[in-house]
Amino acid sequence: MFESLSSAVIASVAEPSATYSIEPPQNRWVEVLVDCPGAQGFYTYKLPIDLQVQTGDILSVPFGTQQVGAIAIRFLDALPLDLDPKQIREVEAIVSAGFFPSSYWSLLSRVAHYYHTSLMQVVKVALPPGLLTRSQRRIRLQKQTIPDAFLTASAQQILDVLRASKTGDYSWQFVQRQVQNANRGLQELLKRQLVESYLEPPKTVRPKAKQAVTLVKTEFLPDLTDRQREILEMLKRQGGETWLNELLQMSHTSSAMLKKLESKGYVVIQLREVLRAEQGGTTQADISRNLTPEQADALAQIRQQSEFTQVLLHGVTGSGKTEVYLQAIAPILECGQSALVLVPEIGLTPQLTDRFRARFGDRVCVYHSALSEGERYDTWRQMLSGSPQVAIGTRSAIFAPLPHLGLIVLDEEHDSSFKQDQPAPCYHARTVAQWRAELENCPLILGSATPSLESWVAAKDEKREPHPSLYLSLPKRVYDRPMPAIEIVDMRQELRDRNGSIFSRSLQSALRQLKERGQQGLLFIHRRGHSTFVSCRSCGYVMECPHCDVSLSYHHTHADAKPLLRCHYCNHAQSQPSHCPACESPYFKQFGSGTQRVTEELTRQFPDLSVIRFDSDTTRAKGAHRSLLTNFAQGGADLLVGTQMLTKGIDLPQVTLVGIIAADGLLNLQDFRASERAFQTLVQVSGRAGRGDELGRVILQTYAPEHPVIEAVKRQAYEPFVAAELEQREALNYPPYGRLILLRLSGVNPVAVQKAAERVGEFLERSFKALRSESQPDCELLGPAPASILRVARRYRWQILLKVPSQVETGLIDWEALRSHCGSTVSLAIDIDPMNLM
DNA sequence: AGCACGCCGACT
DNA sequence: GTCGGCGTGCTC
Repeated sequence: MFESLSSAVIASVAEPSATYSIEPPQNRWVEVLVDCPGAQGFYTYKLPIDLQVQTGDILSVPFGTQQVGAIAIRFLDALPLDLDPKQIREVEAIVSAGFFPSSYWSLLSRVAHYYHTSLMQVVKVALPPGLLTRSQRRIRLQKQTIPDAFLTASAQQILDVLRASKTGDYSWQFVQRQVQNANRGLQELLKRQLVESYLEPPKTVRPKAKQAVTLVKTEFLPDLTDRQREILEMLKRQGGETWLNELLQMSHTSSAMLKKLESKGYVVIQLREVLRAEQGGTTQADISRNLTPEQADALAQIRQQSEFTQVLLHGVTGSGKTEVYLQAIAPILECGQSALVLVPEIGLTPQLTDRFRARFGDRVCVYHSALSEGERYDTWRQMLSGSPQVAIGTRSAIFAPLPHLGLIVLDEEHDSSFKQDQPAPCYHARTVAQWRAELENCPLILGSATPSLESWVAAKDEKREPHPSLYLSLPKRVYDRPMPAIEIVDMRQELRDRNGSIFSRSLQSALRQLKERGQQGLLFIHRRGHSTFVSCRSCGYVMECPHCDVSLSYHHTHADAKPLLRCHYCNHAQSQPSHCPACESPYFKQFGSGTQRVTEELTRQFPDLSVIRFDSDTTRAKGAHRSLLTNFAQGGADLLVGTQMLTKGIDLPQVTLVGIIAADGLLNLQDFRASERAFQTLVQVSGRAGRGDELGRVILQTYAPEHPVIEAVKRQAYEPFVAAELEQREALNYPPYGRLILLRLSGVNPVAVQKAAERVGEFLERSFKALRSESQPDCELLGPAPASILRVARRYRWQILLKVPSQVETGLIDWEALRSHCGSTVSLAIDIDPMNLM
């Protein structure tokens, strides 16, 4: 049974520090976890005498025909009886030693168990990429000039492919994609010795080393030439030490010259490890700011916590949550511990990282998936070092290997990007953070202006077991700044009054005033997928993605670039035809109000206003977020026009006006969390206004002003909104009262996927019946149903939603048996506590 | 993931 | 009869 298997795994790895420190001199075998899908459980390997392996080390082992990554779990004194000694192979090499802090295994096992994935998959999201590597089969041309004898078509094609490259060397995987029936052709070529096939050993990420030159003799004796003396003086001015390549460049000399100086005993040249860490912009040092009474009170309560407590810091936009984090972290560092800060998307929050760097200097490291492999590797090692530091990162940074954690902060905890929904494990960083804080026995701060209902309920539950929770509120902005006034504009009325523009009269006049008063504004547009489709005005034909059941979105980055149609689901791109493919009509244009259309409309109606577009098109390049924001902050434009990105972490005091073009797209999504999300987004965007000395103003345009979400946003009334929302959730057994599990099935064959979904559905009905007879509370099955977008990237998708009362032990369901109902052509993703039901 | 093995349909 | 498709199962 699955349950017993997974608990065995947990039991075997849950004793971390004990096994970690034990030297294994007499243990001659090691059990490892192998990085190979479908290879569950442990595999036993012989340890070479000269290899000092410790548990937790990352290894390279032979597995089948290849070399794969593996992790040493435990040592054995004797071989299990059921293993034939002849089968046992030797560990090839240690790839990396000591990469896991001691408390780690229990955390990873808990994640694997809760999210129903293998431990190896969890290890892979936790570790920096590139450490678990496998060998690669490659083929290359033999150098001989025998003319080709008769060859089959596939063999000939392989030769052609290889000869087309300079090196005559390709990965076998690549060749297989290029040539039909490649296997047969390869056999033929190997037999005739026209090509050879070899395994390339795994290449792993290593510390980067660089030559450094160090001055070791400060007294310059007469045995030096003038030129040599000059170079030494230069080195001295650099503080007696610099990189070899920099010194060469500075002094226009050769490495032979430096070798000479080394032989004379003046300098030492040695390899030194360099950190490929991302460097922040130059920032001025920052000191603690004065706190409002509310901030001071919250800080005092946080500082009292020395053990695991879940703290909800509910502070309105502009109430100074970041300052509370900073001052909560400072004493943690002072006593030699580290802190972990999670943010939704690091690219969007350069301001936050800058502020941390300004306060804590180089004790801050940033970890997220946009870093290169090398940067992630180095940052990981730096975190492992154990020196007190602050790690700031996105979702996966919850696995940052900080050994002495004193505090975890999740900023904007309501944000859905903390939930991973693509590859397993579909974990929520907030949930993992709770476990981690519990294991490290340190406080966890969840910060938000619009807390998720989950965190709200947890914080308000004073009897929460087994650990206390704490609710802290910052109801006012800093410096007594008022909350912005929110004006709701009924766009139906605008139309009745003959205003056909996308800007209401109110917004128009506000935009006009902007320039006069020398202030800045934000325009928020909710745009996702279909709102910028391209269609024919004669016959109504809509351009759709050839691989997915969605319309293509229109993208136009620069005025001189060719417009592009792109699929937001599979990233397929194509150029826009000039005529309708269905009826040849030339009236074939884009529809909807994307950022771009709004920008165009702005320049038409307000030629004086300068605009910066801030969306996925204009921020694609590395560092584009930062440069666009900096430009705007320095007054480079009057208006920033953008999508969701505007809601996150933008703190610009000059912004007085926030315009929300159409809130309606947010309100009408088919998801039980639609209202919660719409409320959060609208409150967050509104909160960008009036963060400086000038009063802020928000103009919210909608076609449904009477919608409860709009009403709640207008009154900035979080609590009544949440109370009403919770009532509905409770009645329907939705989170935070009941748990959800989403099963997503997909495959290339639509019939196979549907059949599999039906089989899984029937299996679950039977399982639920069995649970009921064990007097467990009732579970509910919704579906199977086709996903709202049936086809994505040529795969058909069906889904099944399970509503499970929180007391039900989901381990009682046989998930492995469930998986077996899918067959080999249909893949199944188990999403525990899904955030995205589409 | 690869790579065997083994079982069926379309050909010399 | 064999060649060549790809479903199934194993790798310490």
